[in-house]
Amino acid sequence: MSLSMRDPVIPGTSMAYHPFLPHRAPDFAMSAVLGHQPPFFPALTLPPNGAAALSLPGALAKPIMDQLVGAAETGIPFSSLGPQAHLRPLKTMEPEEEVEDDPKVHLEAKELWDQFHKRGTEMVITKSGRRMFPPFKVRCSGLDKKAKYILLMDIIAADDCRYKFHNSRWMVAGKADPEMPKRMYIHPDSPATGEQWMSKVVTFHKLKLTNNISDKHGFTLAFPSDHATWQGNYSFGTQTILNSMHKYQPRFHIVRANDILKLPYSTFRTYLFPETEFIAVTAYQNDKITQLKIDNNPFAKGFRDTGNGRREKRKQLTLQSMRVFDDRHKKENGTSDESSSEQAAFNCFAQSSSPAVSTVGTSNLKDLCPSEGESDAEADSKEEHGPEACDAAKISTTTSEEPCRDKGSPAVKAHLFAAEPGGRPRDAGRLDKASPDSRHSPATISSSTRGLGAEERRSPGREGAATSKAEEARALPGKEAFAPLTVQTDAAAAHLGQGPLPGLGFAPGLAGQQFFNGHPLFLHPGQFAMGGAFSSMAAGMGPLLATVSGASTGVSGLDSTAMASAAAQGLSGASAATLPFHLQQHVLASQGLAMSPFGSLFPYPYTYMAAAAAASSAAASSSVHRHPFLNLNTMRPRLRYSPYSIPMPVPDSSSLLATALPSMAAAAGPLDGKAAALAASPASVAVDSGSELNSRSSTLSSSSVSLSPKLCPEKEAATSELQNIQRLVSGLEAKPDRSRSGSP
DNA sequence: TCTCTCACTTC
DNA sequence: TGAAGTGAGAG
Repeated sequence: MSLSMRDPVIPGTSMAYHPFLPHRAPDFAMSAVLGHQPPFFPALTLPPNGAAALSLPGALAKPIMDQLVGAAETGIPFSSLGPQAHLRPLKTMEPEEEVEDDPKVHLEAKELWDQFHKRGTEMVITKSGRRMFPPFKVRCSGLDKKAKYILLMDIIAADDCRYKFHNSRWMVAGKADPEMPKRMYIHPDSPATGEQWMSKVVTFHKLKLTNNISDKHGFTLAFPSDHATWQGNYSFGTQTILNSMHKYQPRFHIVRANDILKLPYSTFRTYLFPETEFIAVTAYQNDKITQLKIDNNPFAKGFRDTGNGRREKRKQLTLQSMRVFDDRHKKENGTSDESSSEQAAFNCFAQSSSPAVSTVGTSNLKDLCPSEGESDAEADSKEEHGPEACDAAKISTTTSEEPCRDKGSPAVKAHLFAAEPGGRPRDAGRLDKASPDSRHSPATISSSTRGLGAEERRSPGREGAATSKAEEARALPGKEAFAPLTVQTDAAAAHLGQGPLPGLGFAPGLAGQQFFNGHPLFLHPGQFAMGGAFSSMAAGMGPLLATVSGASTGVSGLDSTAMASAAAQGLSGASAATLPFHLQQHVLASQGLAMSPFGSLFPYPYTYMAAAAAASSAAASSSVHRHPFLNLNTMRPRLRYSPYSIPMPVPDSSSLLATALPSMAAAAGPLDGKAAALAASPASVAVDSGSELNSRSSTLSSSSVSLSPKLCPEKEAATSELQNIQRLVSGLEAKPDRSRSGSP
C-alpha cells in the first residue's frame, strides 16, 4: 500500500506521519508497507527513490505508528510520550537562533572507573540484560542553555579480537566473532535544553547489556545502500547486544537537535572515556572485578562481608568447618591430606586470615596466595597509572559546515590515529588505544551531516559537501560559518578545566561517521515502549530509508579502506595533531561508506587509535595483542563507496607500529609525566596494591595486612587462625548453618 | 562458557 | 510490598 503525506493515515495502524523533514520537499511521497517482518526487529525502510516504506510486524505496528508523531517539534522528552501521542500536522521547523556552544563532558565516578579499569574490565552480560556497573554517568557543560540537545550512548567494539582469561589476565584468543546488531541508546530525557542537561548528572544506567541476539527490545531502521550518510541498519532499543569475551568501548554523543528527526542532519559530538572500556562476559573471570563490584554496587551488598550479607560468611564458615574437620581427621588418623592446589590455596588463606577475615570470599584466594603465574596484584601494578582526572576524548568530524571548534592549541587538535585497514564498513568504531596516558585525555568525535539533504547525501564527494554548505546555510541560517571537511580532536574541549593531553589517537571520522553509516540507535525503554522517539525518528528518517531485507543489503561493496588507512596515518598522537587534509577527506569520505550493524556482513571494522586505556589495562588485555596493526596482514581488502580518491596507501603495519607507539609514549610523557612516573614506579605499585587491598577490604573487619600473602607461611598466624576456626566451628556445630553451600 | 536459580539487596 | 538488580554456584 502506498500513501502520500497528504494522506498520512495507514490503514490498520492509526498512524500519522511526521511531515517535518528539514531538507525534503514538503510533498514527497511516503509509502507504508505492512506485513514484512525482518529477522529480529521491525524495520523502517525506504527505497532509494526517496519514498519511504515502513515495515513493521503487526503487533508492533500500531503502538509505534501511533506515535510516529511525537516529540519532534514539541521538544517533549520521549520518555514522557504516552501511547496516544498527539498526532497533528507539523509545521515547518523554524531555525532557532543558536548560540555557539562548546560542550565539555566529565565522566562521573571516575575513581570507580579507574579502579574498574585497573583491575581488568569486565561487564556481565545476560540473556535478559544486565546493567553496566560502574554506571555510565556524565556531567555536561558548555552547552547552549537555550538550545535543545539529544544525548545518546552506544557501545562499539574496541578491537577485532576475542579474549580469554588465562593466568589471571586477559589474553587475545583469536579473531572476534561476528558482531551483534548494534544499537544506540537515546537518553530518555532527550531532547532537553542545555540548561537542563547541565543541571544534572546524565546517567545511562538503564541501558542493559545482553548477549541475546533475539532480544526484542529494539527494532531496526534500514537505509538505502547508496545513501551517502545513512546505510545499513540502525537498531534502537534499551539493550545493546554484545559478544561475550569481546572488548567494547562505550561512547557518549551530544547532538544539538531539538528532535530526533534532526539527528541525521546534526552534528554529533562523540566522547570517549577509555577507562570505560570493558570486556563482556557471561560470568566474571577476574576476581578483582567481582570484588570491586561487590564492594561498590549497592545491589551486590548481599555478597559483602559486612552488613547483612551472610552468604559469603556462611560459605566461608562452612568451608572452614570442613577444613577443620579435615585437619582433625588428619590428626586423628595421622594421614596426609590429598592436598590439591585448591586446598593448598585454602590453607594459605586460612592461615593468613583471622576469623573476621574468614568471611572473605574465595575470590580473594588468588590475591592472597597467587599460585598460578603472575598475581593479579602484579598485573595491576604493572599497569598502574596516574590518578589524574580523565575526561572524554573528543573527536570532531564533519561533512558539512561544521565549525572548527577546537580553538585550543595545536595539541588539542585532531589526533587521527590508526584506523584498522581492515576496518569494517559498517562500523567505524573499532577502537584501540594509542597510549596508556592518552586515556586521560578527553576525546570528542563530532560528526555532522547537518545541512545535507537526502539527495545531496547521496552524492558523495566534496561536491556533496559543498552542496550541503548551501543547503545548511539555507536550512540553518543562524549557523556560523563552518569549515568543511575537517577532522579534529579537541582534547581540551571536553576536559573540564584541564589541559589537553596529547598522545590521544583517534580516527575521528571513523567513529564520527559510524552513527550515520550503520550504527544503530538505542532508545530508552520508555521511548521504545511508547514509541515516541522511535516513531518520530522513523518518520523523520523515512525519506532516508531504503528497503533492506534481513540484516542488511546493499552495503556490500562499500568499504572503509580510505578511512582506515587515513586513520592509520594518524596513529601517532602527536603527529596526528595536524591531520593531513587528504586524510580528513578520507574520514569524511567515510560518510559515504556503508556499514551494517551486523558484523557477520562486515567483519572488518574501522579501527582508530583512541586513548590507550588498553595499553595499561590491567588484567583486561594486552594492548599489543589487540593492537590493530598487528593484524594488518589479516585484513581483507576493502572497497570504497565514496568516489574520493585515496591519496595515501595503506601503511605498512610494522612501520605504523614502530612509529606510532614511540610517538604515543613521547606524547604522553610531557603532559602526563607524573602519571607515567607513577605507573613505572615500584612505589606506586606498592601503594596501589595496598590501596587496592584496602579498598577491597573496606568491608573487611580485618586489616589488609592480615590479607597479605606474605603472612601465609607464618606459623603463628596459622596457629591462631586454626584456633579461631576451631572456635567458629564450635559455634557452627552449636548452630548449624542452613547455607546451600554447606549442604553436601 | 553459558544458563538458570538462589538469596540477598535496593528502591 | 514487590519489582528489579546483584554475584554465586550448580548444572
